[in-house]
Amino acid sequence: MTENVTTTGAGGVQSVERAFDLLEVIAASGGEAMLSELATATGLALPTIHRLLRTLVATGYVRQLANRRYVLGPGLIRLGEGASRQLGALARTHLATLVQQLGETANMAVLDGDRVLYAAQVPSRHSMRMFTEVGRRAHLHDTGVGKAILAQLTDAAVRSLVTAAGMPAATTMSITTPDALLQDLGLIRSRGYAIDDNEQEIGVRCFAMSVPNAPTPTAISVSGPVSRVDEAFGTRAVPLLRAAAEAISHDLNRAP
Amino acid sequence: MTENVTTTGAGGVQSVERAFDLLEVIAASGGEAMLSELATATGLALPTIHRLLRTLVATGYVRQLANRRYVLGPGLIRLGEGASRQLGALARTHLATLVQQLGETANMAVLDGDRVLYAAQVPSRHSMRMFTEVGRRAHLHDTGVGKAILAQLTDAAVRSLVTAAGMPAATTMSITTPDALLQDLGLIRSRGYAIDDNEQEIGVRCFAMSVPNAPTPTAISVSGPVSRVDEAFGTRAVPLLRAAAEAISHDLNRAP
DNA sequence: AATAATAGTTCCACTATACGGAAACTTCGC
DNA sequence: GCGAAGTTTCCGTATAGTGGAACTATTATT
Repeated sequence: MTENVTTTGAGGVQSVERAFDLLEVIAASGGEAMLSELATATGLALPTIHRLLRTLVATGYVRQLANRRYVLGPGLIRLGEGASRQLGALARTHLATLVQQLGETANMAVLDGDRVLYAAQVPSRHSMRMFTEVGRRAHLHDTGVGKAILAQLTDAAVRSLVTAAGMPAATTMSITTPDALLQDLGLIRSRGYAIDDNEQEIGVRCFAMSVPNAPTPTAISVSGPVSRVDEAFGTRAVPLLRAAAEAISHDLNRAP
Repeated sequence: MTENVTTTGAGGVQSVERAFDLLEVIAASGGEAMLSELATATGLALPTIHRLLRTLVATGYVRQLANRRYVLGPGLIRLGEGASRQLGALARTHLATLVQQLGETANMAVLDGDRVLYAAQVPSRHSMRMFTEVGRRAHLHDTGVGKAILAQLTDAAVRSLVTAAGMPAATTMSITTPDALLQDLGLIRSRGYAIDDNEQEIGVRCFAMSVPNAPTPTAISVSGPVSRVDEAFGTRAVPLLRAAAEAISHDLNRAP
């Protein structure tokens, strides 16, 4: 058998790769980009970009403004929601196991710009329900999942994200400065999990852990009232969280 | 010269169109599809589909399960969120004008499968806040924006959507049967706007109107407590809603 | 207001690129 | 374990996409 020496493409369809590159560049440019910007960013010839964008505009995945600027189109919303639902479905079984084992609500969230987006949740049986809902966004600095995700990034990236999003104090326990946050992230990195201790909402505590090797930075958590979610709970929860995170990671990366 | 039988549209990049067709088919199949299903749905040859999907898998927009089944990948979440944010940014100025004119919270939502997805919101100054948040999904049959969107569709499409989603009664005022819903939609079509009168939440009333010529079915609304949002409010609100909907429509199809 | 400069779009010949028939391979049902 | 259905690789072919050059629209400059 000959070894596959093909470099980047490896049998990939060139125009499709390029079309998605363009979408990613537009998304990275704050959702709006000019043709020439795209040319310098991708290194492609202008007519090539123009033709690809024309196709995307015709299919509704890109809109063109009167400025001639290009922005991400509404067609992507549908696909994104579908993908989000899909990711949630994958995680749900594992989250349900956590709920069964621990009796508290389990969540999964992904990094979405400078926020976390809740992609899946399995509520506990307890009548004290969480307000978090799938599709909702929250701050990175005051949530367990947010801090677990940030702990995977470099300090520079963390500073950039939290300055973009701001660090409002949801409660008196919230971390409100980048330096204090980075210190907590160091602790999170060393012990392998994050704690949100009344930081997002008084009376709620949360243990969170990142999902390794996820295509998009992802984390899971279990949360509940401080009366039930205490130190002893954490001792039980952390190994189970780790197992769930690894199971989700495994499912995400299942190879053919 | 062979006759050009393909009506793919002028100047579109074939492989890109096909790649997105595949994504749409996967999304329509509940987010999970087999290669052969995609072949019958699109009419493409198996190796062609396989090559396109391989590209999408390599770039993270599609995942392949151990089943060999293909599902929408997490890469689409980022793009979808970007597109959603973009749409929201466009609408926000117009919604802010509505809030300034009427003093109540203004929303914009798009059709997302069998639900509405809130894409933008400008809250009112009143301390009585709405629970709706950007990114949240709601039912079609019991929200003003949902009914405004449904009123644009055919009766058959409406029945299909509400049977897919179900019609749970959020309040005692909620519409719970397709026939009653279609009757209300007839009223909405004739007068040009929708009213949610305590249907989603007791004490909340809402005036909503569809955004014409939107690439994805879209509607805007103003909502608030019944004490303030009464008949007199509606008289003032409807022309302003219409102006805002037309302004958004104009922006969507032309300028920034 | 006129002109220059820059950005965007159309055209077209070339060939690299993606296509799909056929065959090898893998998984699933029995 | 065998047959069938589904999936992936291979490879010759021609179609479909590419990008240089020319042209048009838009914005900046004088």
